[in-house]
Amino acid sequence: MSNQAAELPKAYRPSDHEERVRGVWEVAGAFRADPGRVASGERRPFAVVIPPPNVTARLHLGHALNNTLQDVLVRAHRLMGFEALWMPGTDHAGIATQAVVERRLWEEEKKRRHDLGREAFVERVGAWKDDYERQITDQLKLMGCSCDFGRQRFTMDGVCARAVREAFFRLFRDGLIYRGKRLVNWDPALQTAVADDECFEEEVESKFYYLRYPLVHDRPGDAEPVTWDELAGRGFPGAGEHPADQPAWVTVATTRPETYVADTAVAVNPHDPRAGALRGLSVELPLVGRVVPVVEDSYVVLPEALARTEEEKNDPKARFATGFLKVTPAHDKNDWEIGVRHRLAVVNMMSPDGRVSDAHGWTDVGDARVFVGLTMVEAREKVVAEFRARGLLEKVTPYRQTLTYSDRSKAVVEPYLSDQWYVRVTDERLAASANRALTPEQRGGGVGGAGAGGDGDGAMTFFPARYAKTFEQWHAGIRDWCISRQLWWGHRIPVWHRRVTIGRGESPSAGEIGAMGLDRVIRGGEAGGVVRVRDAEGREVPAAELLREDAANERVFDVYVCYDGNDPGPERRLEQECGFTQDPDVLDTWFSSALWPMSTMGWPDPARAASETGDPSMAGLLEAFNPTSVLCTAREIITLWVSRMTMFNRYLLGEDRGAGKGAGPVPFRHVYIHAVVQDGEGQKMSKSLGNGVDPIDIIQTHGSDAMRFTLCHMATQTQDVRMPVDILDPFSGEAFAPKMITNAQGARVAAPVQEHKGRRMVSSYGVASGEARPTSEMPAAKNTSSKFDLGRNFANKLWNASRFTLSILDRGGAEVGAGAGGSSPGGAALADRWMKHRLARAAGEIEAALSNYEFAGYAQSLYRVVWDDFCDWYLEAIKPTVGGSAAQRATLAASLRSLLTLAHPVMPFITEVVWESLAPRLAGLPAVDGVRFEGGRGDGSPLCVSGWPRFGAGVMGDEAAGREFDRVRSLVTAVREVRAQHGVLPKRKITLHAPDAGRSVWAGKEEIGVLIRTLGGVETITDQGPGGPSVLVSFESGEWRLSDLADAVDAGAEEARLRKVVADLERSIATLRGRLSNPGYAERAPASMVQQTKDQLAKAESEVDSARSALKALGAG
RNA sequence: GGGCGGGUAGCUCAGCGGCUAGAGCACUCGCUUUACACGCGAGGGGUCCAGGGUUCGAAUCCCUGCCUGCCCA
Repeated sequence: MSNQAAELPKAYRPSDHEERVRGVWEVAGAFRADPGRVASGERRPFAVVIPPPNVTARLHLGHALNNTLQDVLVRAHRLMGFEALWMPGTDHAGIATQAVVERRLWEEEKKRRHDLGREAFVERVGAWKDDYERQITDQLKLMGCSCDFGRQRFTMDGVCARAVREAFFRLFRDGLIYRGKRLVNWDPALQTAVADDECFEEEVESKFYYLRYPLVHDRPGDAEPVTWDELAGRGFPGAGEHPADQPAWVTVATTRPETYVADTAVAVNPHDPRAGALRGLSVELPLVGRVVPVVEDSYVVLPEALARTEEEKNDPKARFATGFLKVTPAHDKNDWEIGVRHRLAVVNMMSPDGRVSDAHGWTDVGDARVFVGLTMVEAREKVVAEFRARGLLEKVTPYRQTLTYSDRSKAVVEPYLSDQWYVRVTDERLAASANRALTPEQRGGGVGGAGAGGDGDGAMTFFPARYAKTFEQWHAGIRDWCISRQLWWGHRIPVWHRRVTIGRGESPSAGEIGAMGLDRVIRGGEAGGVVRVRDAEGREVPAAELLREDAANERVFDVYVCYDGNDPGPERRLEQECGFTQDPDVLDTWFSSALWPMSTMGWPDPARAASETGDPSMAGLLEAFNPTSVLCTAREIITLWVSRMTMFNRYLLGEDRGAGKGAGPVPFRHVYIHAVVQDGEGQKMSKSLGNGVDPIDIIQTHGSDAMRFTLCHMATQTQDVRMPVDILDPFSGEAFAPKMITNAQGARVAAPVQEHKGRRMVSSYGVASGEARPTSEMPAAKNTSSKFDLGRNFANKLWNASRFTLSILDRGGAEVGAGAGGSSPGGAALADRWMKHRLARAAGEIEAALSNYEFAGYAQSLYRVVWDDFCDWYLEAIKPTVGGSAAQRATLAASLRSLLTLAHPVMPFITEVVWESLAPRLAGLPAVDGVRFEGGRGDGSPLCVSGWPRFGAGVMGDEAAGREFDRVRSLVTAVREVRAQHGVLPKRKITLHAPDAGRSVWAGKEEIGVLIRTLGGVETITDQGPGGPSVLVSFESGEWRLSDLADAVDAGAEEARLRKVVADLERSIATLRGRLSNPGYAERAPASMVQQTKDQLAKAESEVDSARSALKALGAG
């Protein structure tokens, strides 16, 4: 391999190197984490589990950000000598993936999943998963992610599946998983319950229907109508206006009249003046004939006319309200709550496919049979018609209503009563345990957790800290977690069920229960199984009830059996011999994700996982790396995932490690919440808006390092990342800002057809919305963002600085004595001391930024030290001397190595490439005082494991070098200012006149003089006054002047320049004087502050004097 | 409805008690200065959302209002 710097091309071309560098890392096994080195105490662990991307689709820019930040942390810690584990993997994403595959199946084959059958369909989804898992892994590799790819897991693979079985079993055994009837969001199209986060809301034009319900006395066997006369007698306001002998009614307002058949009450606000008169009365539902009570509940909105406060009056519903609310507990969340409060009956009137049905918990159908079989929409019309026909429809008014839709099917979601499995997360050992995990400083309510410093209570910290509040409040108001999903793709719920009737000779008898093998389980003799029993009313009863032989009555039970899954035998027997069936549902995806920091490391049985995967090191993973170091994720994930991982880790590992259930280790010590990537309009990037940028496109055009650096640079603590999206012209390859329009939904999007340089193309929005079809003349254009130029330019800068450095190292040169190479105190050249000082400072800033998860701060510090310090000043400063000084070349090399290392976490490819050339050249150079690299894996290592720069106290504390070099920089800047203002060409040889003996001695010192001449483009520095025309250099006090700027000084330019200098100085003098003349300032401000102000004023006054006299000398002052 | 952010240069953002308020991009001027035009040097550009308060001193802390985004109900 030739490392001749001359052969490196002028510009950094990422595609020339990235693939090869990935190979270098792989061959070196650089990302392989060894739990043995942790167990032996050789290295400290640093572990991160990837938030597993969904196998639904390829990675987007949000993933790119998320994974870049993780990689920065992992690579930095690996460089620092930690045993770094980054656990990769993917998530099966139940509903999302199933929906994608179902849609494709329909589009391509016009088949539904039922046409294939469960097994064949799951196979299809599995094939999809294989495809996307591979693509995602490839993408991660292209991004340079240093995951331990050999350990890749999938939430449904064998290792993870065992964890799911074990977790479910333990929670079921401990009574923390139960079956409950609850209202769920029901998607009638997919016929499944969907989670809140799988829904979206939309406002639609709707109507309020006003239905009259006849008031009755609920007499056993008969309902006696209430007349208006009687109502008037009870003090019902306005009752007297109705015919006295006619039946009275109340009017309910509803947007869903079709559900009236499932009403089980009418509610009135207790503050409503009519409430008292209705107390004890009922209403009779027309057609159905059901008599339901009038109840009082303050949830009911008072009509506008009765509102007591402004707030009540302003309730948008007040305008539509009648004060009477039909209560349908089975079909409305709020009604469900009212039903719970008043112990109301629950009637379900809908079948799973969204039709009116009397087969799902509705027995008193009566004349309402006319509605059965209709869809909900048809039923609404029919109900309205029937009420109208009976004179019971008072009116209909238009109303804008918010409806909830299913994300996947776009169907209107129905609140639906259904049997579901729940995790009792409200248990103290789960939700409360999660909150106890918070570090005491981040806990609200003055509840200081003890035990900080350990792995359990108080061991978890959020960055930024404010998110701890989100976490804590979530658990304070948490509700039990519905974990069953009516899907085929996922972990099948490991519960076997059979309804048994016991007694009166029915089968099975208690003896037969014994024959099933369940008696031992029930009696606790078989540890691997648990039986739960519910009676006909759904109440849980002791399982031993099944074994009672002497039952006098026939008893019906639902029997649920769960095994730990270690032996499939008993389950098979239940199915094949005992008539049990496995629950058809699957678990919520988050159930398996919640186990991720455990399951990926082999829990519950690492040794078994090790033998099954053929990877012996798996046996030690869990012990070495859980708790992990940090979880990097986005805001909304706090409630969905962080919470659940915390609860499960603490509960399950708590049991294993003897700390107690719920008192176990936290899954991660730190939780870092990062920003969300938005488009230039502050909208979420989404497929349908066509405003997404594909990370792989950016890697192709700008390189992986450039993308990573840019994302890192944007990752600030408070702001979401706003990224204006440009369009990549497929003809010219140039990026341009698209013409934007507002679409029908009110989103700002790129116009479907774009024009650039006279050619037309289709934007991503055009393609996504179908509003424009790409053709060969008018092709589709990809999205990009000019933001990424920042990273590309920076990578190129680092590349060229490296090229230049390498060429200097190759040229070498004869020693040219002390001279500029080393004439300062301590023997080292000023520029070298300064550069090391800056490096030490930058390394300190970077370490601090990373330990606080301030990624933008890291990127900025890096950018400054590379570009400003190293390139603009150091490299320029040493040009004349470095050829003659091996010591300076050594410092140069050590500086570049430091920069490569500091940059490596965010720009792994380019730094590794340069390192290949730099490393062999280090051997022949002298040691550099105060700079060493620690934590590396020795000579010949790739950069990614070559150690981290550490600077000695002498370098860190070398403030003198900082001050002196800064003085040179000030003078040089002043000289350059004059040159620019006077249009002096770079090659023009100019002369700097130092003002007096003292300063000329400074500027005349060999080393300083070289710097000033080199950096300022000065030919000669002299303490002689100018013989010919000259101009003032504004530097400290005294007459620094420049001559030989031109054949004649441009008096006009000089006057303009000086006037500006004077004006600027006068402004600052006014500010400083004002501050000093404030009497409170001198008295109360710190003395050093006051002195600093005085010094600044003196300096400014001195400089303004020089400038004024120069103006006067020009004849203009 | 509850909670959490943000409003600083044309754009994207730093700064979060004291430098004459900064960076990158964009803009202006000059430059084939042999590492880099994905560059070098110089420059223009800001009543730091509005109003009140605390302070010797506020972009920065507190209060109120306006606008805007997100999370949870």
